[in-house]
Amino acid sequence: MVSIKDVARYAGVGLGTVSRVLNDEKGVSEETKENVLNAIRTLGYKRNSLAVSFRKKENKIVALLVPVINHPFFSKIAYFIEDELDKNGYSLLISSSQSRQSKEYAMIEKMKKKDVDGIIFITHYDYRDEELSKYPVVSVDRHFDNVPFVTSDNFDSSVVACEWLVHAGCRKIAYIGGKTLVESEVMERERAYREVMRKYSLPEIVKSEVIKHGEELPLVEALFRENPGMDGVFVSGDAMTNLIFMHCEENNIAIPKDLKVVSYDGVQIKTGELKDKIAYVEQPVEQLGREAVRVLLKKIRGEDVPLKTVLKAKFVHYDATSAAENGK
Amino acid sequence: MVSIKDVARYAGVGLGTVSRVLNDEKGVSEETKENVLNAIRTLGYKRNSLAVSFRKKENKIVALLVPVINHPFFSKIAYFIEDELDKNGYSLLISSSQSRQSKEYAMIEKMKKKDVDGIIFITHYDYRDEELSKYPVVSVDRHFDNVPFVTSDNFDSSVVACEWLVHAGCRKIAYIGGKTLVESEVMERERAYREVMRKYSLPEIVKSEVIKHGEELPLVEALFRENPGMDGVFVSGDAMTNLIFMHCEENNIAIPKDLKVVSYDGVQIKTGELKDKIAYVEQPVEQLGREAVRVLLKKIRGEDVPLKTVLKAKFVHYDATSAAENGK
DNA sequence: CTGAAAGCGCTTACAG
DNA sequence: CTGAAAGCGCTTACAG
Repeated sequence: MVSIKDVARYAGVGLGTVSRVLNDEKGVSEETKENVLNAIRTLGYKRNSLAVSFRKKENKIVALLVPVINHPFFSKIAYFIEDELDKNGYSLLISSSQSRQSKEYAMIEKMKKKDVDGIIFITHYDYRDEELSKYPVVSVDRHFDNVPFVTSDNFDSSVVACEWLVHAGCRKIAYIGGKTLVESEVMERERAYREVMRKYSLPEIVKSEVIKHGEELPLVEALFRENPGMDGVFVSGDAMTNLIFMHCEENNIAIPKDLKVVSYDGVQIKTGELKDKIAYVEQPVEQLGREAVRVLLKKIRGEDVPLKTVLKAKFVHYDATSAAENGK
Repeated sequence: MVSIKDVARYAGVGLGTVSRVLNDEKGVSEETKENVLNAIRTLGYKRNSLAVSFRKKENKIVALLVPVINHPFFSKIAYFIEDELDKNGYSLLISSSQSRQSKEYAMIEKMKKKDVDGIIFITHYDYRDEELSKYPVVSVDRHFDNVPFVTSDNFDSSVVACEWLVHAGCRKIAYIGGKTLVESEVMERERAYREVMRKYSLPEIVKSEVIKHGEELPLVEALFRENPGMDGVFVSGDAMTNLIFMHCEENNIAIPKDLKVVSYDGVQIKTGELKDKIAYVEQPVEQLGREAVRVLLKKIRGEDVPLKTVLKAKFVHYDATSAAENGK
């Protein structure tokens, strides 16, 4: 393999000069630069990035920590995160931590050792680590340990969604969603739900537990079993929404006639066949992903970043008035 | 940061000895080993993997190249690939190449430069590269350039699926699926379809074009527009199947009464609400992923690997007899 | 079984 | 603007 040494010899310059050209540093005369570039070309020199990483203590790799990559929201945001990183010369390492909790901790160790330059968390990370915020980490939709995070306006959007259910004529509205172990922006959805129910003096029916992705079914079944006559439901997450669709099909519950559904996510829903029959809060997934990357890269460069970045979500719904009529 | 040097000094041994202990090489007396281990512990030494990668020219990173990660089949197989790699001490880099074709080529360059130790392809890779098979690469469901690949038995399973449609009473059966640019095992599905149609003297209706993921809709619409009276369809890929469901809903085509659907993939279908109304070939996704990793790691270690690894797919269907009755 | 030394391919002060 | 040299933290023959 041809190294920087060979290039220097061929061009008749010092090692440092070649390095400077390679790194596009200023302070190299146009002439020698051309000379070096020419040597690089004729010799077919390829920079050894392993050596560069070693010296610079940076890998140009960012890790994404999700519970499971095999999930519509996570894989979609992963797509945009990777794209944004790629544009900035970084690669994306993905780790699904649900299979083994220790993977989160292991990844943090890797970051501290500079094996990865930074981490984007979309997990229920639960290790207390006061100094974590000093490292290049950013979190999506959850906040912990003073780590900067980006999120959609969970509370406000949820209020809109729940009010819509009320105006559509629902009187027995439930909330269902997975619970996170740490303070999470996702919990704002439940808080908004409760607030709206209280405002309209409607009963608060909450089905919310700490569960793993892929294990939502029992919760959904319990919801229906325990709440006959339920006419509206605010669902946190598409995975659960799809299970609700299944349940309704099997039990001849007509959507939206018997039950009105509002889903928070709208990632998978869009291509589903019930698209005109449910309403949903659509997360700005692409923006969330790209913004998370931007914040992280800033932190990697040592720049200041805001603790909280909030992006607007969009409420998508069918005609509430006719829905109310149908519902009666 | 405490280095191997500090450990050596503290333990009163040479650098090489510490290195040998770290790498668990034999030829170190139990006594000095304990001594070194103790020094490592008290000094809190952490191995600098960037330095190790640099010296050994291996990164313990494998790249996965998919068209888009945001797709049920790809993200599911990615999950298992990551899990299997993790078990073997490797991390997973994911790159969605559909956003920019050059990303595939760039990743191959990275592999050749040892930035990643190997690549798993699940793409329509189309760069001719005769010597690619000399590198640690493996492909899933596509074969090219003598690169080893793992796949499910596309042809046999598709024959079973198509015959089932015939026995269920369908007489105007179509095939629809994306076309790949290179020889792909996926194309075997179409070949099997054609063979079965010929066997039963049924018309061959094929809707197959080179399209991007996410752009399947026009193809689906054309299929229905051009083939009124179609009573059966063999679909390659769940993304398209879901679009067919949508179309049927919107146009009041009852599944399976008016149209019988068999989908090849069965990844997303399982949780859908039509689960008892369509049949599908279920790919052994987990095994495909894990096997791809095993083959790749063997190649990385320089061992011989088979060019082709075939795994059995499963045909899942409802009662074809009653289906035939309903269909008439 | 173990130590001293060379070297991997870069970057980075330091002089000039 | 540019070169010579030191050094990053390891691994790997080479001696012994």
